[in-house]
Amino acid sequence: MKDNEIRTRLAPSPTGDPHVGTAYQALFGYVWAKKNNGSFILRIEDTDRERSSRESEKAIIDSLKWLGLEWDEGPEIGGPYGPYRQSERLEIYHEYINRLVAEGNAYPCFCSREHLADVRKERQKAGSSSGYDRKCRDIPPKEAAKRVEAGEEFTIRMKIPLEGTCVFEDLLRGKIEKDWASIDDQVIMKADGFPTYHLAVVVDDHLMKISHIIRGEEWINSVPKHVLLYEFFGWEPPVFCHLPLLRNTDKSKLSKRKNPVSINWYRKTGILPEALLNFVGMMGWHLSDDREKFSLQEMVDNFMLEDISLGGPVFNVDKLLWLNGRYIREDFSTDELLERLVEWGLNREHFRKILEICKGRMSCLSDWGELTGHFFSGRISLSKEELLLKDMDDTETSEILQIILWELEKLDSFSKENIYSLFKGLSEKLDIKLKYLTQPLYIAISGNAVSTPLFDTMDILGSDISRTRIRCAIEELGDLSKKRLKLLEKKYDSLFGDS
RNA sequence: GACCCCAUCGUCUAGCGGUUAGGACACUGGCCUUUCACGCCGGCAACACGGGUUCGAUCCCCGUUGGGGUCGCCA
Repeated sequence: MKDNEIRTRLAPSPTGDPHVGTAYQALFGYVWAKKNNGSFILRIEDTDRERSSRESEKAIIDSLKWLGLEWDEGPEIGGPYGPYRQSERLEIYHEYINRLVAEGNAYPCFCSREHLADVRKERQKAGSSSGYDRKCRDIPPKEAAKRVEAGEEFTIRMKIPLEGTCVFEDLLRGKIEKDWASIDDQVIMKADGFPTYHLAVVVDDHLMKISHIIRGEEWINSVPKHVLLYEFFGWEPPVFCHLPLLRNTDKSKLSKRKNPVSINWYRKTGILPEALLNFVGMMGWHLSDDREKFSLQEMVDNFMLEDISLGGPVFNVDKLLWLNGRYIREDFSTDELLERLVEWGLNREHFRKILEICKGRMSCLSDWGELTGHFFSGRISLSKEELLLKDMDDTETSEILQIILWELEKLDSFSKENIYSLFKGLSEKLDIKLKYLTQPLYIAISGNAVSTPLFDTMDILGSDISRTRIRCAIEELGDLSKKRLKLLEKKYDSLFGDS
């Protein structure tokens, strides 16, 4: 490998559904690497033991493959700088953490979470932008070592300079300055021995010879910490390039509460991977002529990182649909499209699952059409009247649906059984008979009060489509006001606890 | 609240000191057509504001405003 090879990476943390923001960063990283005959690396950042899961990792890998973004090095396929899963690199991190401590650039912190929470609250109230009082920073190393030896629980924090300014360069924005005083002594190793993002990302990006860090804007504020680590280690930092954040219609950071954000949702509603890639590619970037439809290869050929525009683009599903339609109309013969359609949902396995729950409701084969329409459509038409819960008005129904939505979001596996017990629990807590509680759901999910069994249907449709349909139903009933939503959230938290 | 980032039609964007400020989505008028859709032709619609710099500012600088992000033993 050449020393000046362009190497980019995608570093998702496997803590949920594959996100379109991940696809966005993946695309730009991929395209930049390929444009320069470089390498694109996939690294799994699973240092959060609580939330990371192999299922999520699989889902992310699967959706990236579906999109057609191939990586040169990564878990499974390996590469010269592996392993490519951070949970398998613990010894490496410890080596570097020890070095930082030995050289006086990091120190053990014995503060309890409670103490930290209190301090943070106090300082925040006092208008400070940092939240830690550096209580353990000046414990003599010998004493600290003793306490560690004695088995006291500790984390490791890095020593941020007390004064001065950190200046660094962002490829798109130029010089960015930030006072060290506004930055906390960041924890770099947690009590469970796992590194935090900040340490792991710096060590890995260096060891994996990453030349350009292409990631979301939400990381800008932590660059100084990273820059400092590079300095501590005596390493040359890579080029930083922070992409603008994809937005909801209200301009806030794209979130699943307000928008479908799962790549799988787009896949299941029948968006073609080339269209999704193309669409995401025009968020902040464009071909030099007016063409809006372009292939991955065309993007690779013409891409320049510095051409990215910085306004946070709104992810506009309408335009995506238009683009997708162009692909369908312009790029496929009827036979080719049939291929895609079968692959998407007209295959035997899928049909069979549906037939299983329809069989009992069929008196002739042609009932199939009416009975299963909701499995093959994106948006379904709803009638507001039918949507209402027994003895409730639209706002009340809306609130119940919202609670259901929040509960569904917490579900880690969207299976029939889980959905059933979720509703059973809700029915008890809300004191609404299960059959009344589920009734509006039949309308929301299948568009009809007479339909396939709810929990099976949701299971087959999957979490993304199901949740979107419920969200649509809430919309149909008239969105809840901000005030009501807040009140409801409070009530919900007290009723169901947070998390 | 503190800090950081950003700012052209409702939305995605072109523009990089002199333009009737261009294209696309959405909306809309018409044509095509057995309907619808597609397609084609047209319309509506933007430089956030205030100061500089300049012969001249959408463009450069400063401020204001607005929006967003970050302030975790999450990434």
